[in-house]
Amino acid sequence: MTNHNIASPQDFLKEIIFRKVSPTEDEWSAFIELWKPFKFSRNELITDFGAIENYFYFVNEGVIRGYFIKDGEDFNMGFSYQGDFSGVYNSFVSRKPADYAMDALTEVNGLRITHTDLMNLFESHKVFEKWGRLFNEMILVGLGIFVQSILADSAEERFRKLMKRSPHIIQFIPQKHLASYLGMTPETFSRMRKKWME
Amino acid sequence: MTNHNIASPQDFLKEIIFRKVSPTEDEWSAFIELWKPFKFSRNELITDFGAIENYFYFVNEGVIRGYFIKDGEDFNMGFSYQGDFSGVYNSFVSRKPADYAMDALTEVNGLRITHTDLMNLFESHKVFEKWGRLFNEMILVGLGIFVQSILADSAEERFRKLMKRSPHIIQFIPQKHLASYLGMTPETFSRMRKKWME
DNA sequence: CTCGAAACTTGATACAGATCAAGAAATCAC
DNA sequence: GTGATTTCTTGATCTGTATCAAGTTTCGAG
Repeated sequence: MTNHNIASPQDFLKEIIFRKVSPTEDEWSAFIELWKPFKFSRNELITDFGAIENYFYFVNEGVIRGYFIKDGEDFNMGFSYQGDFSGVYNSFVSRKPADYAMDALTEVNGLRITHTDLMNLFESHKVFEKWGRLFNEMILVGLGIFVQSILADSAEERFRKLMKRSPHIIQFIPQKHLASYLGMTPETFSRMRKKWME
Repeated sequence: MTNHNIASPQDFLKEIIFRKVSPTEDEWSAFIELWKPFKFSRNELITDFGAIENYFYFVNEGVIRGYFIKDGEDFNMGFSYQGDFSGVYNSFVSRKPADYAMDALTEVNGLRITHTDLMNLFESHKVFEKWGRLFNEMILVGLGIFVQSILADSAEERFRKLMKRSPHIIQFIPQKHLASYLGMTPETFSRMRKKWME
């Protein structure tokens, strides 16, 4: 696993933001001072169902899981790793109670900003408003691919695509969570894994 | 069906945009002059697979279908009606070849703007950049609900939710398309419809 | 380190929804 | 309007994946 904590979380965030937009030094200062460090321990609940998400997260180290529960069963929406943004984003933007929750799969740390601060930043600096739009577009493109796969691919195809895209993921995310993410049971996942490794 | 063509498409678009942001009259003029009328006839292909989507559409009248094809089978991603925006949006924003296509389910007309013009508008007017961000957020929230339903709901639940949300939809969208949108076969859709109406 | 809990594997069985088929109804192009 | 084409319905059968069950391995808290 790449070790990003040689640089500070702030520098890491800067690198990620500058991939999309180019704020001036002053703009950057105004931006970065509003992001505060956070830390959660393994299995800790970060945002619960029904809460209104007040933070937008940047993951420096660790893994966050987004999920919802239906009839007692977990459904994973996705995972956030080093260098990803995270949060119960639809609640964050709509200011409505969260219909999914978020917890820490490992110890996780990074930076986060409140909704108020981010909105103020958007109002006062066009460059960040633009970044917000571009970020949303990136998420939309990813979700679109996910939807196509869920609609059209068999369980086996979804499994194979995941293995091709991120073969290492199986090392640090429990299989039951990956199974849920792919829309299959842990048993089915296990059987496919066996078949795959032969 | 509500008859929106009493007002001009331009006024209709204005109403929709002003729900989210409040441009000045000058800003509005700069905006609206870049939107050009379009018209497609029933069953006409609007954007094909592999093309780079060059337009962002506003539907004044009619219905547009977004879909992709896998192993010869159609999968509908969604429909755009009066007052909706449309287009192969992930291709439009990413400038990569479209992985889904769009056609007209009925005669359809409205306004559209080119990618270049919209990007220039975003650059020159913060208010529209903001609108772009808010629009993306709205789409994200909707996609999130769709994903949750596909992952966790049975075919019957998805059917019932659609009937509750838009009971009239069955009047003007062929059942095979609705079936595909819900991720089931037309046969299954037909059986559920029968059960539902009893 | 260790032991108890959680995660994973593997086999047997069940079932929702797909597929196949063929007739009935609706709709569109002319 | 009307015939051809497409869509819809209904029944019979099939199948991928879920469910249930029971043993095995892994992991992490203390």
